[in-house]
Amino acid sequence: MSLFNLAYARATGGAFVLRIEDTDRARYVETSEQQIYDTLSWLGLQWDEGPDRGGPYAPYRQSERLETYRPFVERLIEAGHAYYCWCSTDRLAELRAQQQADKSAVTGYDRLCHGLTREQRAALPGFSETPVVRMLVPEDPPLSFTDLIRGEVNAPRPDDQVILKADGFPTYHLAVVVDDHLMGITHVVRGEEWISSTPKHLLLYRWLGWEEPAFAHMPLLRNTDKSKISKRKNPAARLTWFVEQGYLPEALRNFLQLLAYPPVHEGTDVASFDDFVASFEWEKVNTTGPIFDLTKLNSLNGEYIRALSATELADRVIEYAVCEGQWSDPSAGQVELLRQAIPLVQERLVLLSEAVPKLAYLFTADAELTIDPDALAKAGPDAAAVVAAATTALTDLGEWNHETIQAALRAALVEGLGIKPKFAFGPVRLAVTGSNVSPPLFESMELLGRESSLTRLAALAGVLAG
RNA sequence: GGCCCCGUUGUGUAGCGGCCUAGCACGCCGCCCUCUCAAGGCGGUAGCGGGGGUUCGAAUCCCCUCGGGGCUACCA
Repeated sequence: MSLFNLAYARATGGAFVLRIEDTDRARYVETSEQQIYDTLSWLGLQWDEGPDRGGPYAPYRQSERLETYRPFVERLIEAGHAYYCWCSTDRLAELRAQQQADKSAVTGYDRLCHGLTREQRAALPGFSETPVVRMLVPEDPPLSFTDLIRGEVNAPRPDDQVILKADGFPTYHLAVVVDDHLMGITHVVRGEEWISSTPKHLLLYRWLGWEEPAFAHMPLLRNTDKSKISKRKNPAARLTWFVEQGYLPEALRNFLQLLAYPPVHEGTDVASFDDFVASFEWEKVNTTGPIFDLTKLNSLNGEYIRALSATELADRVIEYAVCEGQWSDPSAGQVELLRQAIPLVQERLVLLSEAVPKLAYLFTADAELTIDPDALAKAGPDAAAVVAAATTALTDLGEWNHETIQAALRAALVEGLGIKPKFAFGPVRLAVTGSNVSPPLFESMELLGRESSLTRLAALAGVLAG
């Protein structure tokens, strides 16, 4: 949502305003505001105005704007567009249960309190001391509006919606209309679930005599079973999950964009934020709720990783590995080794989290290197001979780099022993990396050095002999 | 239950009455390249929810139906 909001703001030179809508003290969670800042920042979506940055219409937290809403409530009551309601929550619950049991087509508040004074109402059952304020929805409220994404949209007729709660807080409906007007909001970008509430907002704009903003209702993300995205069914609904997994923010941003917008360029799904902004049109935004499927994100993440410079990738990997507790207190030497080894894995990564494990053999002491038992079992009958020949060839080798290593091993194994390249280097790989699948072998040996490489070959020779 | 929104391959989409024997991306399968794994190259698999219309012609327009989703709170 924010992504599209920001894209439009950038495309038209507008401002992206972050407002905290914390009018429900029952659901208030202290840490969630910080979480919003963190995830938005991580994604690179910088807001122009907000509680932490300030702006011309501060404060940006609705809980700090209670005084702002009150006069408008008074105004609506005086104009006869709103009224006090003393019905207890118990009575309302009963009413709802009754309507449901009757399978009644009419739902919503029955206007018991409308037109009554406090005294008159107190005489009736289901009375509550502190009243709320409700909208008096007319017979013919505006039920359709033009949506930037969907065109003409119809919405259900609202019931007498509460706009001011018993605790003095406004509901979302009142707060959003008042704030949007006062803050000069021109475009309201929100989820599809708000379509049915829009008539309430339209009514408030009309009553208050304000010009209504443009609305854009985005499709809702869905779980694999097509239900509305939830944290329980989909860990990815929590944005920090992506950080933990080792996704790149730019890849996630690209992916999110793709979920609700066609590819910007022909033949590829990759598009920068700037390209997105340049092509932005509301009519192109999708109306169907996409299923949140990670396969495309994984491929995008790989593409973005490959597009990074080796230096940049190394920085990201190190930051990830240290922050996520994958790599505790690396020495300067280890960091340097990792930087040199990054090119070996760059095109093999889908996630940042894979780098350190893939290169673990470079950071393991020779004596601690474990040989994968499955790989060892498949080593084949020539393994001992290969290791012996490789050892001889490398012991006498002059300059030690991946090219000379490769040349020497080819001469000794492929030509010397007559083994096909495909199989010749297997035992060497097993000795050096402990596995039959690894980053490039010769480059690894170069980084490891002659001594370590020979020690590992000797160790495998021992295993094979024993 | 009522009201509203939506419906193209496994997933994300293009398509706006003939250019569609439905294109692209990812996935999947196969081949090539290759020191393994990747990356890269080449090829393949699979879709207009269903039924009626309108029309010379429909994925595209209309109706019905089915399916999915949302709302129906002193939650947002």
